[in-house]
Amino acid sequence: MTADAPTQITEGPVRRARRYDPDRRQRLVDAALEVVAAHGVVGATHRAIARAADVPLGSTTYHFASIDELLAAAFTVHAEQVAQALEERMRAAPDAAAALEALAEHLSSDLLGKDRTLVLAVELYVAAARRPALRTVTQGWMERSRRALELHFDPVTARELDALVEGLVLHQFLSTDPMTPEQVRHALLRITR
Amino acid sequence: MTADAPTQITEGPVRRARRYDPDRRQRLVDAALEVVAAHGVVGATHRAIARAADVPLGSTTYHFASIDELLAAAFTVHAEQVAQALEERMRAAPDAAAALEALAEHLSSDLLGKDRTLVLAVELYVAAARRPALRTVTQGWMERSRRALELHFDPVTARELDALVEGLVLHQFLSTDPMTPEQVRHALLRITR
Amino acid sequence: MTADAPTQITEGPVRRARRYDPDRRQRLVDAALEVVAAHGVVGATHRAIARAADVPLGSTTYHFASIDELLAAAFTVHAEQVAQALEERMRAAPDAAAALEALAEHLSSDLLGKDRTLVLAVELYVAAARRPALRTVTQGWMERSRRALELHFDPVTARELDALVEGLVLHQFLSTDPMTPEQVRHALLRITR
Amino acid sequence: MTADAPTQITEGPVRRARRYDPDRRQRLVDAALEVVAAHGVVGATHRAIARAADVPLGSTTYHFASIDELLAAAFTVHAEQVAQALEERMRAAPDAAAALEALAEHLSSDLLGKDRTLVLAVELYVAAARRPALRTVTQGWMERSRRALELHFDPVTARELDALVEGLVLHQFLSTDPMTPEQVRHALLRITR
DNA sequence: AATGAATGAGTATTCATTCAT
DNA sequence: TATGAATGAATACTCATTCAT
Repeated sequence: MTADAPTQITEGPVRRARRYDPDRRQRLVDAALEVVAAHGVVGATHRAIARAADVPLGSTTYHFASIDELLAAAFTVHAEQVAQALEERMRAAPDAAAALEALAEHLSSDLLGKDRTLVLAVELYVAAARRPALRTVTQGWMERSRRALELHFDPVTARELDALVEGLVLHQFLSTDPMTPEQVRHALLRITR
Repeated sequence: MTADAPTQITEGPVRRARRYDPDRRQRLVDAALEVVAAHGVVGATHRAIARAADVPLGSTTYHFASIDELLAAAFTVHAEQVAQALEERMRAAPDAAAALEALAEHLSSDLLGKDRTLVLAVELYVAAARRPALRTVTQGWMERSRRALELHFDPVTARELDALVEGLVLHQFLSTDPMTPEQVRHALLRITR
Repeated sequence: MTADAPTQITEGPVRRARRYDPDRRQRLVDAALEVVAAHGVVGATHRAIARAADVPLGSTTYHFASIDELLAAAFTVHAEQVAQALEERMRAAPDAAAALEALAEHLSSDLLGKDRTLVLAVELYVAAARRPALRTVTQGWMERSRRALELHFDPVTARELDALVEGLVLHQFLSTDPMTPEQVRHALLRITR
Repeated sequence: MTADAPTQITEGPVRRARRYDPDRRQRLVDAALEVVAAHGVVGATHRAIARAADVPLGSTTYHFASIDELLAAAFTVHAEQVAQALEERMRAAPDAAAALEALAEHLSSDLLGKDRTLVLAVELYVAAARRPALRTVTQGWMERSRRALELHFDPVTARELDALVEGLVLHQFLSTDPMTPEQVRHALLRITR
């Protein structure tokens, strides 16, 4: 038995042993996303995130100077995953028509289809409204999405598609009667033709 | 009179005399909208609203059972004003082409043009995400907007326009490089033709 | 149409017409007891009582100078009803043996049997602990009960019976496994023999 | 250093330096009991307890998730002390007669004799009426007392004694004319013989 | 380097009582 | 006489952040 796994001799509060824990930072980021998805940015407190990451409270402020910094890190990870998914779809599309289909698929599968992703997107939109640290994230995401769309569409169209995508996300989120994938596809087609 | 019952000789903290104050309730609603526009829903606390309305703290909870009820009342007022503006524009339009122009004008002038309105719309979107009391408001608004658009467009188009409008609002809000009225008009035209 | 029954012409908050209402005071007292029985003394607020009595809020402070005064009036009514029930049972008993049976019956039927009465008794005990206005009530009740018991028992026994009765009430209230009427009777018998 | 970063030259409000303070939790429990004894459960607010323990307000909610949890912890400590005192007396008694005397002594010395203990007992009875978190404490206490009495008495008698004890405590508390130890002893004797 | 305790500012909400009408 | 609005003090609780260990 090594010192890393101390035995619990006397009773008392359980003392989690985690002396060597290299990717704790990453674990905090993941946990933050989970908490935001479940309880919104307002529910993303140090305590809640620490609990979700199974990490001591002090650890959150040790690795991130402020809660905004932690949220920015978390949303950056999320935005990059989504942006990358879109980029891959765009790169794989042989022409504009295929790209349009790929975008519809991206929306339906990556954004709207998964509650988690949908919620995270909207939470990010909202939070960015008031937190400068998050504006950087939304702007980077927007920029990257636009670049990906410009692989197949002219800048004006790319921008309009991007706005429509955001609108559809919001719509899906707020509506009691969400659009079907086919309706989503139809809306996108209209913009491009 | 003994020392035990001190007389109030010098004036103390300012004592606002305002026992009779009809339409204080309305003033609270207005103040709530101002506070939300300025500091977001997260900044819309009882204290901030009471200060903005120049009423004592207890007055806010006297007139509204909870902060959500107050916010719902405030957003309802706002949503009704915007919805009514759209309805009037739609009713005044002689045909679909004119309606489209009127919608573009609505977006540019009523929604995107005024910072306050833009901010309030986005704050409402966001807040509704987590507060059931506000979902009613967004749904009512969405419904009413769609009905107005259906005066000139078929339901599918009306819905797509509505989603695009929401996307454009969000886009405008988050973007560093907002669309011009002409660009907005162009996007709307594409959906309908 | 007389002025006493105003018609509701314009819409607005419902305006209950109750200009002539002689026993409103009594209604408040009854309502206070109901509220205490249902929500405890801590739940007996002006608002709650006014609502239960279907009387305007201001009416509670108009008829009673303070909430303690209202509670005292209410508990007095209650205590007098219970004390009178005991007196009647004692007066009807021909001898000590019958009195004992009557006391057991009083306990089981009047005090322990009805949730409402049991709760009110305990709430009164508790509230009297800290509110001088209510001490008068408990002391009067205790005194009167003792006098009634002394119709058949010597003062020492009367007092012991009274204490046991209080203990049994409390016991019944706190216990998960309350005594049966037979067990109650057995306990009382022991004191007297 | 510029005027923008003002130095703190004069001392301001007293700044208690007590960052390291083990057994603060215990101190809070003790303080809670003192406050309850002095001002009742209704007076046992976070503020009052924090003041009594000489700790900042936030400390109370750091150590106890709710006021009920704090009260439960405090009453548990108290109940265990009293129950243990009774157990010791019962274990030390050679026979039932001696046990009876020991119980009388317990009542007169431990329960009724000390104002603090008497008040705490009654406050607990009362508070348990409405707070589930405290029911556990009263039930545990009741159970333990009964077990102790059953060392010398049959279950029926033990229960009756227990009820009488509670009644005597309440009686003592509410009465203007409390029983003497001799009277208490007399009442207990009657139950057992 | 890591952490649990500490804390002060703030939050929504309650409520007895006052008072203009 | 009666009342609904008004209000200030208080309550339980939250939480980002600091800091002694």
